[in-house]
Amino acid sequence: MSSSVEPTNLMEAIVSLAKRRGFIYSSSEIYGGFNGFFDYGPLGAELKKNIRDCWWNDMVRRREDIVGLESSIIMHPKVWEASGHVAGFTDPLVDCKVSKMRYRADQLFFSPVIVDGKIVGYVSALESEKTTEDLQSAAESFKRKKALQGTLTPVTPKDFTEAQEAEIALIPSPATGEPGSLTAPRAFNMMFQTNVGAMSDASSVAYLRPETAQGMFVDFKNVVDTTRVKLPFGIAQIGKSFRNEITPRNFIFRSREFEQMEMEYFIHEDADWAKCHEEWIVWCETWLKSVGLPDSHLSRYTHPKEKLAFYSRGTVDIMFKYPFGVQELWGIAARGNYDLTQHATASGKPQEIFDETTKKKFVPHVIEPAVGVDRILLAVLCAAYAVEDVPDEKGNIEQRTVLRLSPRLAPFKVAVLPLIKNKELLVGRARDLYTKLKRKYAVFYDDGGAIGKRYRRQDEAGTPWCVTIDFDTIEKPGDTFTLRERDTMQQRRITEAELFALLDEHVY
RNA sequence: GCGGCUAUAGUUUAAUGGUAAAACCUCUGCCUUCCAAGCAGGUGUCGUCGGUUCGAUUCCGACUAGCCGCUCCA
Repeated sequence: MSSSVEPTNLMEAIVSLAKRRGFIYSSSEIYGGFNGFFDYGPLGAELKKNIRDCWWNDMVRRREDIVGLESSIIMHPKVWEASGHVAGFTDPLVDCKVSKMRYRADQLFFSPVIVDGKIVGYVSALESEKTTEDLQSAAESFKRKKALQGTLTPVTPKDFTEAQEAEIALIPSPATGEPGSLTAPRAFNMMFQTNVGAMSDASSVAYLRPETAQGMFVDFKNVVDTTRVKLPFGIAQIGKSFRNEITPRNFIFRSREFEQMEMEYFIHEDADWAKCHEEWIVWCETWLKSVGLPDSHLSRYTHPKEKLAFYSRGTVDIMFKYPFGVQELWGIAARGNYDLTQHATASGKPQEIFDETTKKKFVPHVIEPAVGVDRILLAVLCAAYAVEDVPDEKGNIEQRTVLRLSPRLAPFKVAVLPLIKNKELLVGRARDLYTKLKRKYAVFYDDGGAIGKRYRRQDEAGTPWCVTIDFDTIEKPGDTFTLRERDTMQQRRITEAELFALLDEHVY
């Protein structure tokens, strides 16, 4: 039924629809746009709000063990020193001037080639399961090529961030195999800086938060002391974060200003963190399916142990199959007690909980599910977008573009349409119904053009239902309307009470 | 940031060294008894800045933005 669309064309079609129907515009468009920033139009704002509301309701309001928080975007600069972002939120990058390839310095390995105890040259290799073997065989062929005699010392892999200045000129580029083309690693901190107060000097530097998580850690004691929470419990937050990405890419997938939904779930230091971690992964997967992402597009990626940050015990990403590839959607990290410990040390304020049974104090450990609102929104749009071949009354095939958004997320839940607009009674009843529905739901009223055109317009906006006030409504007993379903295009008659019941069931 | 390609109406695309065209969308009016009907109208600083030229949307350069790759991640 759905016609197959090429991935890049599919992405272009979605971007085009998003613009045309008022979901997403590029930021500052009249000034030529601004790379990495986007605006959400009337429909996009509704869709995004619905994603936030669904998450907040399911994560906070419908649970007994999680409370909400809204911390400030600009926090004390010491927060980011303690969290490690000032020193560590960087990507050391190395360029090969000849091949124009770019490498992350910590993923590029090298070793001196030592023959009879003397360094005779260098070899390099990219990170893989067999980096050491690659380096070893490179060293052996190096020795062979130079026709050197003597004993080859086994290679000692070091990553490029450890390379001495003198060594950099001697290390061959993995692309060319020749030395002399690699640059020294350049650090690039992804935090946006600003100045607070009237003076703009070093003492006034502050950062736009690169993640919302630190707000939960910094306010941990406040929440514990003021809200009677007991372990295990979580603190959740939705808010904007900012990262000065080198290359924003793939529409809203990677942007410089984005919105996160994060939750820090604090558990006893002796609790079974692995079990808790798995439970949260399952929770997140279930949630994604509940907002309409198909199982077939979801997968898991478990970060290999050796690539984990030193404080992390395990990280699993829930991946989504976007048109441009399988990419990260939701990261669920077991962070141990690293963050609270860091803030306790940096602030001098203990971040501990008292265990009534053991009579001992301890720093709780944490499981962190972190997801981007914009990424969910993009995934939802991609999953919902479909172009169908539909026969018209003469049997000719024409195309119908439809967004199969879940009723929970759809910007408008229902459109109210008088069958024709030059009959006072139809319009009057339609306006009356519209006014009633509007008190509780996002509803759209449309009386322009032929009825079929209005149905299709709503299909593109993702509205799950249309109700049409027709002549049966005003002439026959029962006060019923035509209910037209977006996905099946089927129609049935429905009363006002039944319509409210239908919405109440599907929109929550 | 580096390399390649690109930029014309809200969208998708034409044409042209002499101030631009179509379809769809949108808006107004008429009409319309269930799947993008019809009729009549309305809506456009060729991404920005500079250069060549009598004259640039067209040729050249820079900038900005987009796509693809390197890279990154919520």
